Amino acid sequence: MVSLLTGEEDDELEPEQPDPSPPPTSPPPTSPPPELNEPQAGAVEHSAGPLLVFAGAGSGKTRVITYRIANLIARERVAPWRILAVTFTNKAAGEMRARLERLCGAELARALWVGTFHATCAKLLRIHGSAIGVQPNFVIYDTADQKAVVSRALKDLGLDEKRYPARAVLAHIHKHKQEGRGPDEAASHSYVDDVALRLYRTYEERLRAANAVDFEDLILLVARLLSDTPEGDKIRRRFDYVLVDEFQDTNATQYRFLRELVRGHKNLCVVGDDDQSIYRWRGADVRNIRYFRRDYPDATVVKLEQNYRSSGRIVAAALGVISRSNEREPKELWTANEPGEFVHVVAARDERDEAAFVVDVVRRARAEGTDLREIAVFYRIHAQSRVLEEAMRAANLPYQIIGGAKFYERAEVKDALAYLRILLNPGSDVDLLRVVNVPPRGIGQTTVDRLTAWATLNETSVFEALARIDEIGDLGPPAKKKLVAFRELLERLRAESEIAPSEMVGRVLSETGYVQALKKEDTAESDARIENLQELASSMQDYEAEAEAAGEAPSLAGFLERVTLVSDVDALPNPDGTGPRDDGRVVLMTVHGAKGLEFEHVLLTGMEEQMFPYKGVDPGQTDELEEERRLAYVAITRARRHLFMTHTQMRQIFGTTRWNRPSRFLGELPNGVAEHRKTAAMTGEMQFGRYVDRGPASESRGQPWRHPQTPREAAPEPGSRYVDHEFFDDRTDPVTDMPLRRGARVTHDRFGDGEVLKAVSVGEPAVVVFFPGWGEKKILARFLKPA
DNA sequence: TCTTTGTAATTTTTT
DNA sequence: ATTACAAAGA
Repeated sequence: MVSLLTGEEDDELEPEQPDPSPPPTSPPPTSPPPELNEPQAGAVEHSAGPLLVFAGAGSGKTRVITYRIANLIARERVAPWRILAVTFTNKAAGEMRARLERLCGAELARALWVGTFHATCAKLLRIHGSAIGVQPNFVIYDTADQKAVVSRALKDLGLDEKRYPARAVLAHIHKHKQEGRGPDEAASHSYVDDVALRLYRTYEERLRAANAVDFEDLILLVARLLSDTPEGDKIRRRFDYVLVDEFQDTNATQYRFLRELVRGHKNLCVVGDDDQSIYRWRGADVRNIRYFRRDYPDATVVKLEQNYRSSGRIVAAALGVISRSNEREPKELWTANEPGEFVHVVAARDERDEAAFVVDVVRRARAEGTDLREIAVFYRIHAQSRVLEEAMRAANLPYQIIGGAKFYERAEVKDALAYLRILLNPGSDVDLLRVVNVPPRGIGQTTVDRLTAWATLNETSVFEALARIDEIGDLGPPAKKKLVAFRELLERLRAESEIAPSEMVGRVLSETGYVQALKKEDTAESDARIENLQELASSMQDYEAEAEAAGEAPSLAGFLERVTLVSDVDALPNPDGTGPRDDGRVVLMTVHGAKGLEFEHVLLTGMEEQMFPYKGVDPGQTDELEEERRLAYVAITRARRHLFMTHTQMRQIFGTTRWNRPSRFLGELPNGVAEHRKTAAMTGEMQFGRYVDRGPASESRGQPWRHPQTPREAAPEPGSRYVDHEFFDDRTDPVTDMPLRRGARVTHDRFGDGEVLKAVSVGEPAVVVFFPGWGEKKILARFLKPA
């Protein structure tokens, strides 16, 4: 491939391709593959030009993408290395590649570009970044690193960290970057804006100076390369076809990157589902789907509406929740699957009771022979996981928690990585400052402050300042001596940095005295830290083995990149059984973590107002409620056959007890879909086991359940968008257990006798009471007595 | 320089 | 309830 502009050869990195003559081997399916339905086949066989695929939950999205790629190779004769498939998670990328291997053979699949936005752009940026001043060995700063940069900028600009919290500043900066605005393009309407922009500018300068990029930069810088530099054409010429998964989760910058990338041929296929857009708070913009239609008015639009994953009742439950959403792309999800069993809605007394119920369900399922990895427990926020975890452990059930504190964010691991990154890129101040006194080597805050002040003043890196230490006036001889020793340590390590990455970790940890310091500490915690470091070393060996298997040379840079761009959802096995194998373990995770996964059994916990939808959703914040609703939709549609939704009467969270009513989403389940039960603790009956089956459960509203192929009928009538919570009054409302039903006569010390009108939720049981002569009053239940 | 004490904050987080 | 981070004391 010869660059049209410069006549140069494209340097790099097209992996061992055979010449672009017809691709070898041809396993891809023959004309409309029999196992595809009509819209699926349409999407698969679409050849050139923009394509928009609405893929409902469980509608065979991955299958469509992979078949489409196979089709492009086999029938359209597109060279595999000229196809780019972009996902959001490594796991999705891995799954896609695995499927493609089976479909097209390992050799062809290997040549494809399949990766996350970030990994793909990191790769492109390493190759082409020098055109905008990013050197190939750049490091990727994670959130903590970014925060450190902001903190230092605050200090240097003499700003009050209380008034401008680093976290908030960073959020501000990210918002700009996600929307593609540089510090000079962002508008300012106030002094505070000015300050924020000055910080943004400084932040950018610091990152560039350190040859570092943040997550946003990976995309943004490549987008700029594409639109503003001649190098952009080189990147563009790499790809003939671009496919994007989970398009509803792209942000403005990511969309810009895509648009620029396909500017010539417009062979852009985006697949998404506006109903599953759950990352708005992170900059994702569902409107990109609309923009896509605007930007590519001739785009072919395909809707995949048949759900193959879930039972009829589960699909109906999901529809009941999502159909109340505003601003949806019109579509009708349906299934031909069996109606299946009822969705179980279970009222528990408190979170421990709820956890006990979860354990009970897991035990039963296991007794029936269910593989534990087919069972998932979801919650809205991580804070809910602890009780569940304790219950699982007490019951001796193997489980795995996804998310939460991450391995690579542990202090000792970050320290080790910081050393490694300095070796690669000594200009990275954040890393250097992190470890300058770790383990303690007598370099105090004052010394560090003077050192960085000098570096800032002379517009150089801290590492450079160390090299020119004699020029620094205000450092005393003892301080200088210690700093020189540190510099020599780094130089010694750098001199050895040619050895294998995995050996490098050990070398760093011993020569810096890091492990020694931990051993000396000799506490349970320090032991755990040492173990974590050993795990780091072994993950490095894993990386080397994988890289070699993939035909790449393992490098420190490659490992560090992977560390920053990898999360632990990636470690889950795929629905089709590929991916990492694990002994059967129940998976515990947040609903966000569940997207893209599916399980035979799903337990959705904490279905209470304030918990899910999370927090006080004030009427003004309909956007947030909308997102919670989509989140609930995602959660429900993860289940194939068995879905439990639990809620509690009271729950301890963040140290306080809260009484919450059942989630409005429970009230939105269509008739005939769910059955409502209470745990034994709730009914007060002593039974063996907690999940008490007391004959025919109360089906909600008793009407016969309709076949899911007529989803329109399951949708609510206009005008009844939100089901009133009084639906639960005689069932599971916490207030019900007290003599405070609607209509009950009560007495109050000051207002006298009155009548209960309705229950309200204020953190503890409360009701609205009508007192003759006083009117309606909101009263805490504890201030009332039966009249 | 290290330890203690106090304070505030604690959604969600594919990268 | 827990924890992380910052400021003040030993």
